[in-house]
Amino acid sequence: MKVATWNVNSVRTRLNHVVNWLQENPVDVLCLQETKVMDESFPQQPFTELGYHAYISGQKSYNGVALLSREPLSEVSTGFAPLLGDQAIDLDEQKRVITGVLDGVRILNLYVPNGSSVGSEKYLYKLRWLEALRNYLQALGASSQEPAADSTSHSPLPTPHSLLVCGDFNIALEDIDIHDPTGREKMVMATELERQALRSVLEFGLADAFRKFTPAGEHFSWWDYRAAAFRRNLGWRIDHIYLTPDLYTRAIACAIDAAPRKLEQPSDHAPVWVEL
DNA sequence: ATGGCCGTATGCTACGGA
Repeated sequence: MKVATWNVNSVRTRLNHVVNWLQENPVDVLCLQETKVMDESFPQQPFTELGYHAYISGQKSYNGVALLSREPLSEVSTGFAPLLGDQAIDLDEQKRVITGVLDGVRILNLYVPNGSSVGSEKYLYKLRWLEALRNYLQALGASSQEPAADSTSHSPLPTPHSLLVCGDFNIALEDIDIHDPTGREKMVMATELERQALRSVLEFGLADAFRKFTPAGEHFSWWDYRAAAFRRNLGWRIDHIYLTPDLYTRAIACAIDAAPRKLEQPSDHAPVWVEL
């Protein structure tokens, strides 16, 4: 199974890039972020013609996530509310969460808030959103079936299993995920509070698929449009794919495809894919 | 250099992004 994640920065503006990429990279599931389009205006047909089912959760102008899948997904839901109820109902006004199940693997596609600037209202919103994500994963683990008991292992913890969590996290978890981490304590996407919030989410038993294969730095998934950042490789690795232990063991490859970033009018993010 | 560049809205400027 091959799954990819890509912040496309408007699915309508990037439609040809996404269609062409899918033709060259016929992944089983493509997780999109920042679709920036209401559901009734989502360009379904080009993906249907490619053989993909589209599951979408969008809004006007901002945010928006989608799952494109070759096979139908089961148990599709959007937002935190299906598991958290009223606790996080206001966080669902921004469309940032969609999930579905394929071949026993739950795929959770996230667009984590950017946070604007350190200490701002949006920064606090980001931290609160990550706390809700932690609660969401806890609820997901508690509601999932325990694996069949055998003589060699027994897990009393409500750890979610066969879970793939991917998307634009808007957080560089390690200094090597930033081209220049100097002064990172003051930079949104790199502060200790954001990293702690993400680590707290990962404590449920999620590991970075990319780092299984690539321990070195200088590999990025986002480059600022300004200052010729891509040409100079002044990037950040903020688009991640996290796996529960069973899937982490299964993973045979994970990479960032920088090719679409070189095209005319590109998204500022590159797709990241994993093969299980 | 507290900016640069890009997409959206019913636009001629503001905002959100990261």
